Amino acid sequence: MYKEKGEPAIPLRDAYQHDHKMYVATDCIIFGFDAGNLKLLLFKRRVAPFQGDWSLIGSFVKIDEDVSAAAERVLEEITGLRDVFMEELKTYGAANRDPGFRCISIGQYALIRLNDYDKELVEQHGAVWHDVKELPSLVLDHDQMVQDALKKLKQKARYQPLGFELLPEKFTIPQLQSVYEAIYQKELDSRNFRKKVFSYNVLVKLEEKDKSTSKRGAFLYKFDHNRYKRLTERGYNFEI
Amino acid sequence: MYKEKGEPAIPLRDAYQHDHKMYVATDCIIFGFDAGNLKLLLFKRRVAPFQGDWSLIGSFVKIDEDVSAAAERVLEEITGLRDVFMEELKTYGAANRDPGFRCISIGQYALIRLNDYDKELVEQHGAVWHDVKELPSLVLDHDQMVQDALKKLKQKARYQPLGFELLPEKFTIPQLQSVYEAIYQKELDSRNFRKKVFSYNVLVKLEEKDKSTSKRGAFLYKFDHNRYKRLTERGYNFEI
DNA sequence: ATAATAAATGTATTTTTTACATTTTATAAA
DNA sequence: TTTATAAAATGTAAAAAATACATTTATTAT
Repeated sequence: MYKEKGEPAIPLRDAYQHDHKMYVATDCIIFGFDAGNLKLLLFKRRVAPFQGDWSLIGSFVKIDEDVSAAAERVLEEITGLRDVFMEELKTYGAANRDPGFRCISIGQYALIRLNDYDKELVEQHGAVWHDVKELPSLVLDHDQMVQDALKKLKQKARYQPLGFELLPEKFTIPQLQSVYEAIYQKELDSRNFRKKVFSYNVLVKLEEKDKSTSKRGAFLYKFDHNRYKRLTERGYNFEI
Repeated sequence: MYKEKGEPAIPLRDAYQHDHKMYVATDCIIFGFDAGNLKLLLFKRRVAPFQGDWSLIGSFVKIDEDVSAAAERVLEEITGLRDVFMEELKTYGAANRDPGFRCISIGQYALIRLNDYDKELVEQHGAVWHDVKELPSLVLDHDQMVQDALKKLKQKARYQPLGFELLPEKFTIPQLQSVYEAIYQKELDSRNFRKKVFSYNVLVKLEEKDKSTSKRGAFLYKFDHNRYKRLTERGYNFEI
């Protein structure tokens, strides 16, 4: 990257034509939530190598494509969804991680609402939702990616309102609690949970009730993004 | 990444020879601490393009080299140091981030002890320590990398004992407080600070004193990595 | 009318965080 | 030897946050 003192400067491009180019891929760790459980969208590979094995959904990054755009493209191709929560997890850069050829992968995790996605599209691509507690083993280092993503989700959910990304726009407090219980893998006290979520004043109570799980029904709420924004701007931090 | 249902599987390698290969670089955001201030090691480029401009220190990742190994190599070449704290920051993957050719970079931030490094080596490479409050502007997206690294350091230092990585093995409590004040950019109350750091029982008090900053002198302490390990294993989390 | 069931709610206790001022120790100067 | 100096070291009370815990309410089906 540098030349010894005194040597004349040479164009960087010439200095580095030692064929260091490699493939750059992105793999998406796509989470959903259903019936009290975190779900992961997996893909049964239809191409060799590893044909028939379970894998995350990914793609090479095109030569003129932003890495983040590649991830968004993959997600849209499979689920039909745009503008969902997606964030970089980590780079998987071991020289020998892919036996075929040198390829690094940038893992990105996404949180989607299980009622929104395009079911036909998902099926067409051989993708299947799996409960995160009962995952098959995956190709390459994808198991590691999933473990890392679960850990990150657990950490990050504490300080950022990620739980809402996994629920429909309208949701009940018991549903919300259930999401956090799935993420933290831990039961929460409903009285303390309510106290906490309400304390930030970022939920809007609706008139409607969801009666699918009880005779009494539970009130529906919406997450108010503006109030949340104001909260963080005032230096407060949401913590759940 | 997939084939339509029913089409025969074809080897992935053939499917993807559309020249998607690109350069992968790694850039190191190297922090140090001196006289109450966070410092950043910058490098005056001796090669075109951007000759003479300030830059982070980086390198291409070699075709048979782990990404993390590339970062360690760069750090050692410039500072002579191995086994220092270094962690991935984030991938910089915009298609047009480098005007010369397609190149993504994986930013990695390192924390080093300012008395340990090899001063001659650093000087040889045209690297200079800068106060983070008075940084020149940097090439490409390196300014963004530094801002991101500072933010991450601030967040991460709360829950992981990173402050110690910036101090010599033996340090005083006022020094430690000063490190955290630099990271958080905020003054801390010395009584509450002591109470907190001592509460975790991860510091070992030595007999020696450091008399460089006062007549009375301040006792030196060591960070006890074993005790810290036990603490985290018991599920407690260090928070400062 | 009654039984059944999940939803909704409040309080007391403990723990953690914050705010705040004085004493101690060693050295250098008088 | 006394005294002045200056950073290091220390404790306590008040406020805020987290935890533990049990009963009542609303609705539907019988």
